[in-house]
Amino acid sequence: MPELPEVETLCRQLRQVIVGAEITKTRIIDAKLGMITGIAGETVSGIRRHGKALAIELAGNRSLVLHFRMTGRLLWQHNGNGLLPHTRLVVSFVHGRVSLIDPRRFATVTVHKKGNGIPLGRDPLDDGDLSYLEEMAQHCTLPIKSFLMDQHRIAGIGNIYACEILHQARMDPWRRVNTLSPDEWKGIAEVMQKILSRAIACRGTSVSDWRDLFGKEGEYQGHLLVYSREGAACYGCGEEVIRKKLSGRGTYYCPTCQHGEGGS
DNA sequence: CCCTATGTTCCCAA
DNA sequence: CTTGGGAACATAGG
Repeated sequence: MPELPEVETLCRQLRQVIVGAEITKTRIIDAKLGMITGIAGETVSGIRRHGKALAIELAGNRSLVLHFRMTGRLLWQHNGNGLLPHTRLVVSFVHGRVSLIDPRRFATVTVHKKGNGIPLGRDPLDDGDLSYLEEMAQHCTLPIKSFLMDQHRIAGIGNIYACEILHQARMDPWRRVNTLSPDEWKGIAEVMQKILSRAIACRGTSVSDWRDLFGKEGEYQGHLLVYSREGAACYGCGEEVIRKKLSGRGTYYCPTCQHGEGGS
């Protein structure tokens, strides 16, 4: 479920609530997550995000790294009553608790030593210069959509935002990345930063069951131009928005506005 | 029963 | 080695 804007939303909200607080207890409800030991008594020193991964950093040299996959989310509760359905993990503090809720049980939690990160591509919000994308693409023949969603190249873009970025950049999702001009890369980079930052300002996209840390829906679903709009009229040209599979993922686009020699 | 789902990983083929 | 396709993971909803 969560892509970069949704994870960034959780990151910012967790900072308001648990940084500086001591973890009193951790409770694994789904054994599939594995054991988490020696965390109780630690103080949260910071919250960081890279791509779609969220790290709760501890005052020692360790961090709890969460990956939400398809349906994982976090919920902050002041009171510690019963568990909501699909709760897989609870991290308790004196003043409240954070629950990992995940119907499909694909989410992962791992304890990392400092400096032992998961190898990922650069995060598109780390700096303003995305020229590395064009360089990486020179000897690559992947379709642009697969390229943008490859977490080892750029970390954080998933299916919703890939569709939206390519639509606003007027780019055919099947276009091979080694055929893009410098101007086209410039357009992609600008649109990517614009869409991701606006989606963060909207606290993410609640097209299905995404909620922020406090249970509220995001608002970016009101700004989607193609995702989930199969059969509807393109806002740009009035033609029909199409959905086709690309690498197994539903790909929404306007064939009229998004041209190229990709053969969509 | 069918299909779909905001993600990642693994296996296999070309 | 690269890439692409499909299945798998587990569950809910249309």
